[in-house]
Amino acid sequence: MSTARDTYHHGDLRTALIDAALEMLEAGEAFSLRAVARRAEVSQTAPYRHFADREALESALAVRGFRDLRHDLAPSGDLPATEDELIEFAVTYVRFALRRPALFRLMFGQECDDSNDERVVAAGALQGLVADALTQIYPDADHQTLAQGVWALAHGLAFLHLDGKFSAATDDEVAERVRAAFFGIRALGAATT
Amino acid sequence: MSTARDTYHHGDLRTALIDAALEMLEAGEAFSLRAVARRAEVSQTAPYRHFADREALESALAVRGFRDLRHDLAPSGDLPATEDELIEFAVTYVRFALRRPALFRLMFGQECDDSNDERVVAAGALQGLVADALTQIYPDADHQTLAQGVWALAHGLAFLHLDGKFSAATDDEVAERVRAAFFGIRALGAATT
DNA sequence: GTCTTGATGTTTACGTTGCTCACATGAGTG
DNA sequence: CACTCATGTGAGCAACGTAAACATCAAGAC
Repeated sequence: MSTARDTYHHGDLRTALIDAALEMLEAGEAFSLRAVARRAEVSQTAPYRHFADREALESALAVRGFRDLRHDLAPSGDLPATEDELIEFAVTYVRFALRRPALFRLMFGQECDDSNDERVVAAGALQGLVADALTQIYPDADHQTLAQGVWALAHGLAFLHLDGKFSAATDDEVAERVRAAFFGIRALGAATT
Repeated sequence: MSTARDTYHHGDLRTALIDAALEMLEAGEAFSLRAVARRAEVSQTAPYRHFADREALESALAVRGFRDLRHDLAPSGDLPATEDELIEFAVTYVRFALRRPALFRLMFGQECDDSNDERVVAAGALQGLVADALTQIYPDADHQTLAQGVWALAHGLAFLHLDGKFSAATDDEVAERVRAAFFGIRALGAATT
């Protein structure tokens, strides 16, 4: 495939830049606007026609990340219907973080510009997904609160795994740890009731 | 207080640099090695006598952060003894993140160099603290797993609050949300038993 | 068809950054 | 006193984010 271009204008530089940045990110390279431009074979200032600044590009990447994560979590739009499936939901969440660490960090590990509508919407969609799932599973519970708790637990597990605070392990071991954390906290309730 | 210096040598530049960097961080300014040096009123290359590179300074800041957090959590070394106190533990954790967001992000939001012993030790001490607390409260449970779960929940709540995923609110509202998340997940267990 | 215009890409340039290397200083040790 | 080594300085390099002025070209107006 030739990414070279024979016309003065690129055609779809915006997505080309996002793709390039994403590739670099996933390859573990530190990504810079200039490097992204180089990879897309345009001048170093061309990106500024499509992104106000570095942060705008990062937001675009984050939006992609939120969509990808959402797709991972609910491939065909169907939500978890049982508690077990909910836990697998969380496992998928953590796996996403470990499979695409740089992207995950970019999505969450930075101060985000709340002014970016697309980004806020994409992030909100995620939370909505969890809330919807919980509505299905626990129709009586306070979904909002529960959704936050479940999301937070998954999120924390993801980050702590990412940071290597838990001894990094195989995919299966990670999944097991997520399940154990869930059941552990749940068991607290069972024990004290 | 005069930060100026009348001798060629500084005296304790290392801590002066850490202090300067921390001040800038907490003030919300983007911090650079050069700016830190400027603030400490030394040449821009002086920091390299004390820190191999930028990451080394950041690790030193992180270590400070871990210690401060630990001090917040267990001021006089005493651990939470009841479940309620454990939850206040988590509240304190989240509050720390919100009170010192830049530092918290630096501690967790970046790829860390595991080679930095001091940093690894300081982070490990935190996990140990949680594990010890749980040993006291739930002598029969699997502390390791539970500690991970509790820490992850607190950590996730902290980060999601930081990222504004939950509508930012007053200190008290934050505390209430943390409690609610805890009880919510715990109630899951009570309900299904 | 030609003209104009606005979106998109290029060139050049400025200030900042992380970092290296050669050199200066001076406190502590023999 | 002289030495030395940890610590501070200065100049300099390559890369970065970003701005301003200019080039190209597709699309609509005449």
